[in-house]
Amino acid sequence: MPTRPPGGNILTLASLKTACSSCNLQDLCLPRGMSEAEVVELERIVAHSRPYARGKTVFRVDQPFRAIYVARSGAIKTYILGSDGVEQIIGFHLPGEVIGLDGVIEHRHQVTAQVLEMASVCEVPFDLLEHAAAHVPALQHQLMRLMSRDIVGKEQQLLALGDHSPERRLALLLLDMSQRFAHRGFSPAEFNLPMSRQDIAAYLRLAAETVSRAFGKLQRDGLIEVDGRLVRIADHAALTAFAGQMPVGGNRREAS
Amino acid sequence: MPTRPPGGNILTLASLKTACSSCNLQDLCLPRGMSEAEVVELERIVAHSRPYARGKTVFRVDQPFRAIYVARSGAIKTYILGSDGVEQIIGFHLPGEVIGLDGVIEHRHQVTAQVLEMASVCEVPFDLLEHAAAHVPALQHQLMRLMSRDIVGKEQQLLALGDHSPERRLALLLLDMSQRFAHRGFSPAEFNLPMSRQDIAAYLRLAAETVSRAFGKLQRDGLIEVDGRLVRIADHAALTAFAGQMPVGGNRREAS
DNA sequence: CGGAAGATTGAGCAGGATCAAAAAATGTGG
DNA sequence: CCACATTTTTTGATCCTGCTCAATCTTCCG
Repeated sequence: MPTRPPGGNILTLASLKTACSSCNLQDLCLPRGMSEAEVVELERIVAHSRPYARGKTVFRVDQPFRAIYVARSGAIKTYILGSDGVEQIIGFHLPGEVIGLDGVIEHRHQVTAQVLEMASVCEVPFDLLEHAAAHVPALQHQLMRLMSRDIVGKEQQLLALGDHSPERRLALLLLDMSQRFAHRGFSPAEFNLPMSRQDIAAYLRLAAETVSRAFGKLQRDGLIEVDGRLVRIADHAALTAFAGQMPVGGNRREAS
Repeated sequence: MPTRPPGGNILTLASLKTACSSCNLQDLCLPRGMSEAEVVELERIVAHSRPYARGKTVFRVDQPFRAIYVARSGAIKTYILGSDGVEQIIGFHLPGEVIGLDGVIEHRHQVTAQVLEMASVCEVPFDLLEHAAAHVPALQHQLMRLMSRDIVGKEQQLLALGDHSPERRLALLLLDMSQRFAHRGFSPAEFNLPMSRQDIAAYLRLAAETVSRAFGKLQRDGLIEVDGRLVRIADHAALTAFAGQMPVGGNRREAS
């Protein structure tokens, strides 16, 4: 876990000016496909915040929408309170992932974004971004790709919730995290989950007890090994098969 | 399966040329905010298909993504098959609503779009649309709004699935349909559902029997009146309250 | 070291799924 | 236009899974 240095702000203003052009998340984030000159132009409208501590909120539901945010490090969750006051988690967000795109339509944030693990974020004012996109085709295109990815992610989540069975839902989440860690250069086989069991429960729409039991079941079956938030995927192929989808590279056809 | 009329296309090319500029769905659809000249430019890239019969598919999951589609009349459902082979409905789409935006990221359709009620659709090749958007700011903006709306819709659906209770889920669906019919100039109090009970079940992730019972419950409580697919919302305020959200105009604050 | 929050484990219950059958709606051909 | 076949919807009975309540154990922080 991140132990905070006692001296207040960790980064100086100078070091905050981490440029997009030197960011290792370029291919996941907005600059993808842009020329170096265009990235420099993008940098001018991106603000880098100092790190947010665990539990801090980046923005809250119903607040006016002015900017989108990209996690640069750490992890963030987005949630809405259900009518019963229970937190319903919409998504977990890792570095390079854009959050807040749902605010465009109503000019208001539709979710609350809260930090799970000490996170630094980039803030991109949306009006400036749109203006820039209007004369940088690569940026316009990437923005649409990111929104499309957001839609697909939520469709997958809807699919996972329909396919009930707590173990299967958990398996899908773990495989999703595994893949996302892999895309960021981390091990897909062993990683630390950034969220608590209760967060997982709120995400999978299950009781926390059920999530705990589901972890137990997957471990007992030799699919994973768990130690607190540390997860090791013991048998990736078996876990994938269990989750109900073919292994990577497999086909998923259906009758015409 | 769809029986094609023996005489070839129903509509002549001339009648197919229903222009965006004379379409009464303008404010919901792509042209919103565009000048008349810009709409004319948009029209050039929009193709109007002849009506699709009930049961026909507009596009299928995994097919290459080339265009987005807008329902002009009728109703369409989008779905994915779950790992157990059960149809999981992602959305119901009324005239003016854009479908297929989830295909941008992978260049492949992520869902199958099937016609519920005889529908005519506009087909908009996405590469041409993107190109047009690059020099028509209003179009670029509207495209982002539509994608954002898509995201918000799915977030609402995720929220509804978390807030279980079959009756509440059904109430939320009925209120959603009511509002969407109202936006299109139809009565928000009385309307014909375009989908079957099984479709509703697949959308709400419930068994068809449970949906049937939920209709019975809402009717017995005097919130709605049902006759087959015809639904009358007898007590809108009470139904809204029951669904767990404040009546229209109410506040939805929470502690800071 | 101690308090509080988080996680696990167990026991009992309830709500929605499933199975089964009847009733109603839809469509088809004579 | 009606009779029949098929599908859809409704209703009833039973079962099972995940929720709830409760207690213990662990981890995290001051």
